[in-house]
Amino acid sequence: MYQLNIPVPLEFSYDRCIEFLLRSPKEVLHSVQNGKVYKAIALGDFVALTEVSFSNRQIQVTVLNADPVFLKQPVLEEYIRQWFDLKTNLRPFYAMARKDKLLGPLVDQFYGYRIVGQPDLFESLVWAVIGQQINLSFAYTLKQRFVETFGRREMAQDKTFFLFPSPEVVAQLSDADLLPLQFSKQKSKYVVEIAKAFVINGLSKDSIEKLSFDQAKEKLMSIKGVGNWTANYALMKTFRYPNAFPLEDAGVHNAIKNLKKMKVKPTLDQVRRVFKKYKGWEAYATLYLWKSL
DNA sequence: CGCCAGGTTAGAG
DNA sequence: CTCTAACATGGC
Repeated sequence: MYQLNIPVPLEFSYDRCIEFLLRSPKEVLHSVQNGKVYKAIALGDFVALTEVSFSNRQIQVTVLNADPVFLKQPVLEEYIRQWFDLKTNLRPFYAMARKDKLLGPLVDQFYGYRIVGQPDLFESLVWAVIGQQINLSFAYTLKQRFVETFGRREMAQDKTFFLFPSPEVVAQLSDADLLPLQFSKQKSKYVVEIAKAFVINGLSKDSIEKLSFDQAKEKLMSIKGVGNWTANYALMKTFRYPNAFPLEDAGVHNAIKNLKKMKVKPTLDQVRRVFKKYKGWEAYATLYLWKSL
């Protein structure tokens, strides 16, 4: 059994990240038991079935099914760092946020909470599209059906692990496959469109990673179904840009409305005005506003 | 029952 | 560039 220890920065709260991972009982891409996270992670051809825990300021990763010959340790380590966003130095953000009326109380209360991301770009885009314009609970229902129907299933230690469906599989799907899962025609079309962008047009995380922020956003938005909100969601959760900002996000709007005790939701211009103070840290400002809900 | 949900698109002004 | 209707269905 293969093990890996990854030290974390001072500004990191494992418990806050676990809270996030526990947010829906319908989550199928990981499970949490006794503070340990179980997740299948694709490393090229090898699927690592992992158990993630935390002690002595280190994230401990145990690969339950490892044949060390096949395990790509640096790739796994990089995945975990990206997943928990360990590379971002939060000190400048906290210094700014503490002085802010809206964020101040939030960063104190949830200190160390980081953006738990989605290192897989395809998953990130599809999940964002699934979540478009529906409530989160229903979004999880759709994701569960989608993953259980088209994703790969693995077993280890009596636990079931699911892998997110691959672009190759999804590119072959049609309305006949997705409408019965209660995807709208629009969602069905968008999801297949995204898969085709990977399979046919050669879209990849690596190719986007080489671009600038603006170029990356433009490239993502050239896919039908990926608008400003979805592109920024991926830039935040997959590419780790601290300045990614899903301006149209209903959650952000409601958080501002609640914290400022407004009677109605702010206009986009009012949201822009609030976020002007958070320049460079929009993604983390968004995270903490979400957390306030 | 009505309103809203972690939006996007196409079309009009 | 901004505004709007249409999309479509569950959650509360």
